[in-house]
Amino acid sequence: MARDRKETEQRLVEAAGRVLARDGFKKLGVNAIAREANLDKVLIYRYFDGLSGLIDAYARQGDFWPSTEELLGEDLAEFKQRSLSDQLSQIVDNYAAGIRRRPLTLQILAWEMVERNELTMHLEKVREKSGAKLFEWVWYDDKATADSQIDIEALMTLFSACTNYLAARSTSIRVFNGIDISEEDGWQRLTNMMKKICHSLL
Amino acid sequence: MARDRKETEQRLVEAAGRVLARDGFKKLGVNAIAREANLDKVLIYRYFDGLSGLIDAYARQGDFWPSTEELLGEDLAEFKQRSLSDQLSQIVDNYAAGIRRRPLTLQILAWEMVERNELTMHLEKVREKSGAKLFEWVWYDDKATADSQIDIEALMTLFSACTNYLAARSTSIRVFNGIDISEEDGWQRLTNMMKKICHSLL
DNA sequence: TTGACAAGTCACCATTTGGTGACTAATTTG
DNA sequence: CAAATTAGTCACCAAATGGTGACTTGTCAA
Repeated sequence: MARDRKETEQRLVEAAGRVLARDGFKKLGVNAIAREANLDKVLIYRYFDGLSGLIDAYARQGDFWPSTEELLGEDLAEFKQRSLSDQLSQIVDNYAAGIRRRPLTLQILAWEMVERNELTMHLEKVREKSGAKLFEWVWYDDKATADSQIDIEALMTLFSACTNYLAARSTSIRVFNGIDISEEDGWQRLTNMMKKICHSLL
Repeated sequence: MARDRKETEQRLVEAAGRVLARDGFKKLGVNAIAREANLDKVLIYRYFDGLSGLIDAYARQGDFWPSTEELLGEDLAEFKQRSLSDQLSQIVDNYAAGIRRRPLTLQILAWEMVERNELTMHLEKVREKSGAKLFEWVWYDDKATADSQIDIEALMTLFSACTNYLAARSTSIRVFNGIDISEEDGWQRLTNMMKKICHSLL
């Protein structure tokens, strides 16, 4: 192999991602990453000043969260035309699909339950920004929101908490509370319920 | 100290509980427990055949989940008189309060996200039984349930998933999605929202 | 009181972890 | 071409982990 620092760094970062996705964060250590990358762990210290630095570099280049377009759909102008409950319904659907298709995000969501580190803090920030952006697109524009006595923030917290939890848990169990969260139908029941709530409440 | 197997076993079990509550499951190992109990770790192997056995013994004697009375209230006869939405509202309130006041349960809920073991499997079973019992008390008796096109199972899954997630997360972060889950008011907003949903849906 | 068994102590093992210093070999720069 | 810099290898360290064998000491029954 050629001696190329950039490439080596990249290989380490990618190896970290693979270990995380495959074995979960419990096994994510310098030894495991170096082994996975077929490189010496000393390079992790030299190039990234340790595991934290590597994880930090990884966080910067990963795609861990559904983008605004992913949540709202391509046609933003059209989205704005819809009713509030339709908007929220769409977000609910896309959000669940968006995080479920990201195995690494599910790992990090589980990780968050246990400790804070570069990756989980990165995800926290991304999530915060994403939330704020959504806020701009949706409820600020809708006059009905202010009037309706509905605590939209609480509602969306309810939905996202439930989705995060069940999506993360679905990596290790199939059934929760009688619902098969490993299959599409189970999720259909859940997202349908959320959409029903949106329409019944707003 | 007197030589008393029963007492020693008890001391080990309690030490395990203290380590779990204080340091979380990441630090729950034979060494840490023995240290905490001021006993030799070999006793864990002799009396419990290892960590799994100890944890199993611990699971058997712990109070990890709100009882039916805790969820439905003292007066079961009176409970049955209420409307379905009132019943669910009450359960929602008591459930959140019930798990939030159990620090060990919050640790186990976090643990569940990461791996299955005696404790998490025990909790799974307890939860399952509790769910079935509730089911008997509530919806089976209510004729409206069958008629209403509402997927009650999905609704309760939504609520419990959200509650589990935020309660467990509140051990390490204060604010989620703009809501202060470390304080009573934040939880008020959430449970109010859930109750509002119950009443609007049923 | 003496013997047997159980309770508890202690020293040790292999393995894994994060982390470092010293080396060799390749590449760039003058 | 030579010197200096940098990439990568290797051998090691201390600490902590789970786990075991052999020992001593207390307790209880015959």
